[in-house]
Amino acid sequence: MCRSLSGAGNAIGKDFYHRDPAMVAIELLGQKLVRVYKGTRLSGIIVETEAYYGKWDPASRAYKGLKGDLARTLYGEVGYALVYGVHRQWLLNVVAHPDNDGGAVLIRALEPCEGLEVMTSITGTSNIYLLANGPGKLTRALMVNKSFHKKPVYTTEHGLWIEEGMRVSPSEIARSNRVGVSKDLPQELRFYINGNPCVSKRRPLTN
DNA sequence: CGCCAGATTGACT
DNA sequence: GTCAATCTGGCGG
Repeated sequence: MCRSLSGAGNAIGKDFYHRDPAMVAIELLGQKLVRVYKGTRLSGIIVETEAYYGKWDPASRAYKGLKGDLARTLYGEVGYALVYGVHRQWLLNVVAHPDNDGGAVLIRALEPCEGLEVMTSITGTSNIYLLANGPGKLTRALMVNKSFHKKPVYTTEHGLWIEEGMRVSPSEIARSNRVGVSKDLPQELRFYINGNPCVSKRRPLTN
């Protein structure tokens, strides 16, 4: 489960995020999110993502205008972390879009990989299936907070990055509508690894 | 500066 | 299924 491909240890380059967010969301599945916390590698395989677009997406923070830091960040540098607080949780996104639009990919769930003991002590849960199976839960498990906002994840220098993880074949990828969004688009923009036990369980009505 | 909706979670009826 | 907890950004006053 925690097998790494050759080339692991290096962050995925910036150009990876310079594309349609939905495409980035799909290809992020199977990659590894790494956080160095007090000298220890905490990591997990990304098993669930969602794509958000720019001002034409009613669920986007950039909907109707680019006022505010979040909206501007969505249209800013790709490969930057976008950390957003909701309901007392931190949500981790990575800015991803082509040249002429804004967008980001929300990391919704991880399969814990390295640093299980530390993550267990942080969260109080030793059940790896419950450790990071939700957008607010993974940020807690990896100690990700607002301090990572607008920090690039294509270098290892800030202690949070995404590197090559494991291969996921297209047949393992399933999709649905986004979760928890009041105004969704007709298209299905949530992607997950079908059958993986670490995919978030609760809200999704469509599966 | 106060108000409120929101990309959530976990505990309880 | 329902609900409260209690945080941040955006907006109106």
